[in-house]
Amino acid sequence: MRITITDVARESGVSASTVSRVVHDNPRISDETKSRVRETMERLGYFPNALARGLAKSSTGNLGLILPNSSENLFVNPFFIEAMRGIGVEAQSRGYNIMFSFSNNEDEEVGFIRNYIKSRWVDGIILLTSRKNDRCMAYLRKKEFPFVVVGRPDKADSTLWVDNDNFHAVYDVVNLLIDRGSRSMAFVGGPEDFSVTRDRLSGYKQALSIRGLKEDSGLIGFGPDFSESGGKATMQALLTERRPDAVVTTDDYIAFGVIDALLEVGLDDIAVVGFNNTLRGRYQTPTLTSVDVNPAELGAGAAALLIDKVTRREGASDHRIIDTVLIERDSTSGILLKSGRKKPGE
Amino acid sequence: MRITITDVARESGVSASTVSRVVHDNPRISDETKSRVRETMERLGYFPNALARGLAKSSTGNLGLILPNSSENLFVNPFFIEAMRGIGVEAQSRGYNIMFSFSNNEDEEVGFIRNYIKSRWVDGIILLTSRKNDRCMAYLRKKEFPFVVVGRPDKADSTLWVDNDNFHAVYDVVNLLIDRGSRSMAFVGGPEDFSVTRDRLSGYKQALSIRGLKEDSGLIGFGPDFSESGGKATMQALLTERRPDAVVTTDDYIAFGVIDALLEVGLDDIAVVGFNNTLRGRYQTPTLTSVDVNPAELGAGAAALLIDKVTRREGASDHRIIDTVLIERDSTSGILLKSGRKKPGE
DNA sequence: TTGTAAGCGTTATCAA
DNA sequence: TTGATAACGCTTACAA
Repeated sequence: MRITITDVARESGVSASTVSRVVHDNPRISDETKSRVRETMERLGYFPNALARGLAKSSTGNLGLILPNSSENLFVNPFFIEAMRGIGVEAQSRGYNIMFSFSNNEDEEVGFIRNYIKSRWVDGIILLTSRKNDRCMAYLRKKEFPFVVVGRPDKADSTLWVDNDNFHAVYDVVNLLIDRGSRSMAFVGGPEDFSVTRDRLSGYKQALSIRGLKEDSGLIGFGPDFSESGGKATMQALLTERRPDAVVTTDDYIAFGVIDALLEVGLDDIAVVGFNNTLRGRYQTPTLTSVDVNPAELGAGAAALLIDKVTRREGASDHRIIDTVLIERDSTSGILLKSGRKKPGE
Repeated sequence: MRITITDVARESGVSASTVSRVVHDNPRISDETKSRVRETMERLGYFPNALARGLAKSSTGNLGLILPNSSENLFVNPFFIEAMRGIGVEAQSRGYNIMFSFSNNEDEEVGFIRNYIKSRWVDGIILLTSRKNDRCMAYLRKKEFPFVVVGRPDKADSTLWVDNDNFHAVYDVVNLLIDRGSRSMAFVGGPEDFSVTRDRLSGYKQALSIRGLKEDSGLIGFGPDFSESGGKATMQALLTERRPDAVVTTDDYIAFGVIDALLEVGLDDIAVVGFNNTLRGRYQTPTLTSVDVNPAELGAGAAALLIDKVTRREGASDHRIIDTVLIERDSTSGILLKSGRKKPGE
């Protein structure tokens, strides 16, 4: 038989409400009673039933995690498991559970969200990608249900979000490449309607301008997605008109495609930079210089923000910026070599 | 205001219990009533409260997933995210939710399990690794709580499990290498007390014996873990006594270490085989031949078995074997080249 | 400082 | 075929 609050109450000669108050450490219960009740709880091995509690308080202590449509790329990318870990660890440390679901498309995502909300399983929802005109966000806003998104939303009013400073990350990369001798740098991004693409493009443009280099739209390209093939095609198109000495991309997979395109026309001394510090970038030849976006911190930040919100913490802020780290590897050593400097190690 | 079952009852002129029966499609409710109630539910946007339902039925429709102590290796390994996806998709398709937690050590794992069980959040638990004398399993058995483990448990009595046929997988690998000309094949495994290590070792021995090759304990080594450094050290020790022409390992990371050790002494034509088909193996040089253990299927199988169990399905079996796939790449082309055959592509 | 009692939204048992 | 009614286990006014 399971031990309920009533058992504890009877056994320690108080009412169920008193036991409930002891469990919540209500200050209006005498220390004497508290210790007596606690002793009984201990002895009986009492543990509150989360469902009953949730029903009574209409809040569960669970958060729902929506993983995006599983284009293969995503699961090959350590970003997601790392972000999940960050979310999980933060949630656990604050007594929250995480429920997750994998979806194949936006419809399914909305379906899961709907289900989470209406069945009352969760107190809040974490979205792991920020798209433009995201139907998930639209739905959540309509329902006025607490949620947080990883990636800056296009319409940020009162929306919780966590992101890197993408502008600055690229700004720094571009400056570094200029320091290393680049004079004709290309930018190959993912789809232009992702805020992450636009933010990174701004960093690129701003840095060029500050350093007195002319912006050249012929050196700027956007792929149809974040894939290798997309990156390759975009680079090939770009190469028909220009010969850059460096390429900044917005994703390692795009960078892999870019490198492919470069090698195919015999260009093996162009600096290339990716994003997300993928495992493949670490081991393929040449190893790829990449910006680590710190996915675990992004996840943890998202969970923290959302929990603050659903617990109505005072002074809870509405967003958080996570630092990036530039990891230099061989793919940016080409220019270095030409300018006579030492090739950096890993 | 939330719509409850009572609202629907009042609105359609029946009792709450009738509505409940309609929701569960109870055959003893007239079609006429059913359609009328359904219409009201639709109109009002009724959705059952999962907490209330769980409380009344004492079952939740949730499963708990325990991710093992996060030695870095694990998250670099696509195994886990793929297994999670398999679990998630299977669970979703059967109306179950998954809660997960990340733990740093066995104590924490047991703590999470305890919490899941006692708080009654979940109906069953999925363990993502099978260790010998696992305290999680011991605890779950003691509590008689439904669970399934990915990996064959050492004590299988009435325990649900899903695994590959590790014996056969290695048996096939060894046969292939012998066909390709190997006459002195080493085995480098992880810790010997993992059933996966022992099963794979048996496959190795059996295949050698069938093909008339002598088993040589000097060619067999076990690392302290599943890491690259462990694999390297083990191989180095082995190399002081023997010069194999092929090495079968039980993990890609072990294989990476083995290759390192081989290259350091100038051996670049030894065939090496790994397990888990990691991304790194696909892109490093040389690309690594590896056995894909099909983690998504392992996960899906685990979820299916557990759900069958908690729903008391008739004829539910207690284990499931998932096929492996051998993926040949460059690391097994050395012997091939020597024997004059064509080097296989990716 | 503590107890009583109503309520959270379902399901299940027993009657009708 | 349907309805009352009592659980399920906890929280929270409101009283005392």
